[in-house]
Amino acid sequence: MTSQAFEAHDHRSCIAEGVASAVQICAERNLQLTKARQRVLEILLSEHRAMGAYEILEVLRAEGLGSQPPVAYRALEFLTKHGFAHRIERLNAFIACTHVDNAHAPVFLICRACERVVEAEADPAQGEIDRAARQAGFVVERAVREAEGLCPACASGA
Amino acid sequence: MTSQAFEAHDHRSCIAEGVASAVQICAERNLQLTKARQRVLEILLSEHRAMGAYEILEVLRAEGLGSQPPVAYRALEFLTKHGFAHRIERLNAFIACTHVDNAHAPVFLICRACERVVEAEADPAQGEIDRAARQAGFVVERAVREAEGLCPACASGA
DNA sequence: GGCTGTATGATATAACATATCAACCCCAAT
DNA sequence: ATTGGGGTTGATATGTTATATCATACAGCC
Ligand SMILES: [Zn+2]
Ligand SMILES: [Zn+2]
Ligand SMILES: [Zn+2]
Ligand SMILES: [Zn+2]
Repeated sequence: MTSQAFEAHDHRSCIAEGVASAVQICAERNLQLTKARQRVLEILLSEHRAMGAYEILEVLRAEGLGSQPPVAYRALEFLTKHGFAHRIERLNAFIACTHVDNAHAPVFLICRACERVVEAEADPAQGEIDRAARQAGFVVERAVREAEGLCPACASGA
Repeated sequence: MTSQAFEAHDHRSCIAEGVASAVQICAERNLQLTKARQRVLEILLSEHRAMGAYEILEVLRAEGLGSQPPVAYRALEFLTKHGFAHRIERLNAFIACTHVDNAHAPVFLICRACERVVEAEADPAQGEIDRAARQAGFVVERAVREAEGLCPACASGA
């Protein structure tokens, strides 16, 4: 699972590994990966694209796992709180994390044409956000790093 | 108008200069800074904090400048499109630009305690977002750089 | 049994944003 | 002076995202 999901890859292993790693981490940390939570993670893992809470909710509803907004939002809160998913602020939507183990300073690259979203890793210490914060004496608790544009394939007209 | 609005300053000049500079630029570029547009800019300039469209709309409504959501959103679209205001994605809200003339790669520092928002300038070429994009062959059209945390005053318990 | 903490269910509402069509106004070309 | 286009505004409706609140279920513990 590299950061380059813009490229072709064995996507079934993305899902399998993502779920397996969440199962293991939850066991280690005594977190309850309940049915709905796991299913939402699978739904997110199924596409390299950000999904809205209501889009996820539709799937849950079809499967009898819940039909009201809080069902989706609660699962998403759990997943984002524990690092299994991220919120994409630009899209008001969510995506599965593809760097579950590592320390996290993700940069999201959002293709406006094919909607794919890739999570890359940044070194925050070398970043423009931390630099600006340091200079202002600002204590960063959370940073949003998102770029919208065209992925290599869409940019080249492929 | 430095980037350090976390510090005390003559705030009346923030408003006066912000409006004056917008008036001038609109004249130069043949943009129509209509009554509603200018008033929304003034409203945004009146606080170093991001305001939601509906919060702005309340003010417009009280002043008889319009009462329906599109009124606020249209003015905000004009202001953001031409660089007089920015959208803060993290907050789904808007703030007046404090660097109107310069080239723009703003970093926003959002204090979760006092709600103040400061716009700092980044050098995108030295940034983590551009670096990640270059590495992935991604063409950036728009970047979101926002940090949430505590401003110097709130961090020190002042 | 009763207590506690966590997770779910269920209802309602808040908050944010856009689509659409009609009306108006300015200005310029015929 | 009329006509037509572009940009702006008015007005209504609707779509989308998110949270508040209260009730219920269930498991682990004493
Ligand atoms: Zn994949
Ligand atoms: Zn991640
Ligand atoms: Zn000021
Ligand atoms: Zn503060």
